[in-house]
Amino acid sequence: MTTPTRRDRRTPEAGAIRGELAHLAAARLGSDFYQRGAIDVARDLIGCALVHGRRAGVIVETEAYLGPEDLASHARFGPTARTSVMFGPGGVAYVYLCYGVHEMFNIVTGDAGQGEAVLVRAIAPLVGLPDDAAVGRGPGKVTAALGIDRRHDRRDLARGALFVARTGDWPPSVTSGPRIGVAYAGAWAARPYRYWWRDHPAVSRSRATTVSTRRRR
DNA sequence: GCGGGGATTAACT
DNA sequence: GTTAATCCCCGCG
Repeated sequence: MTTPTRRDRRTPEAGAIRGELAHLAAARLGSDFYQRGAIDVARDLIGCALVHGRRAGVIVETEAYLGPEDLASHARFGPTARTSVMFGPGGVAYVYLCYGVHEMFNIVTGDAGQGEAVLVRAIAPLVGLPDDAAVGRGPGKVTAALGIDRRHDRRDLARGALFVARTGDWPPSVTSGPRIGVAYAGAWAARPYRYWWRDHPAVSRSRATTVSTRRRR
């Protein structure tokens, strides 16, 4: 997207976008929303808007990661230089680089010391994004579409340009199933901690039973 | 320091 | 179905 000129700001489209962004800013979620268990937060985030600056998408897919006992979670090693943010209070971003290529956006949840977080796996375009479900389909696509990267790690979602807001949208049905790409986690891989807006075209994978196809070595 | 591997994606065969 | 890309985390010595 190019920077709007002064003339563009006066078009009806630009006015509608500004109005939508103002509405989202007024509906920003506060810290209380995040200071609950990751499972509840992951489910309730479906249908909310993830906003960064002038771009926003409706969250349609998430995954909950529990504390150190969860063998699929980065918290499984306890607090480290990278993951200490997960052990702080809920409501801040945890952003890390995956496979040396993709930025992953997570929201820390719960109280300090718990180590829980929620990964945002897919968004549907809402403001400032091409009207194409593929732009936010997958966790690496979410951050690329919204311009989120590791500079946003540890950012407080209760203030600033990066936040989550309630919307008028409500998913007709939220479904759960096993998390994606965590086959290394043994029995924890089978737990139904992935949540998605059922039948939504922006969800990264549609089948409830899909598990990683990564080959064993 | 070293070595193994990963909460992915796109482009192959 | 398979594989490369690409960086840095983490455990261990």
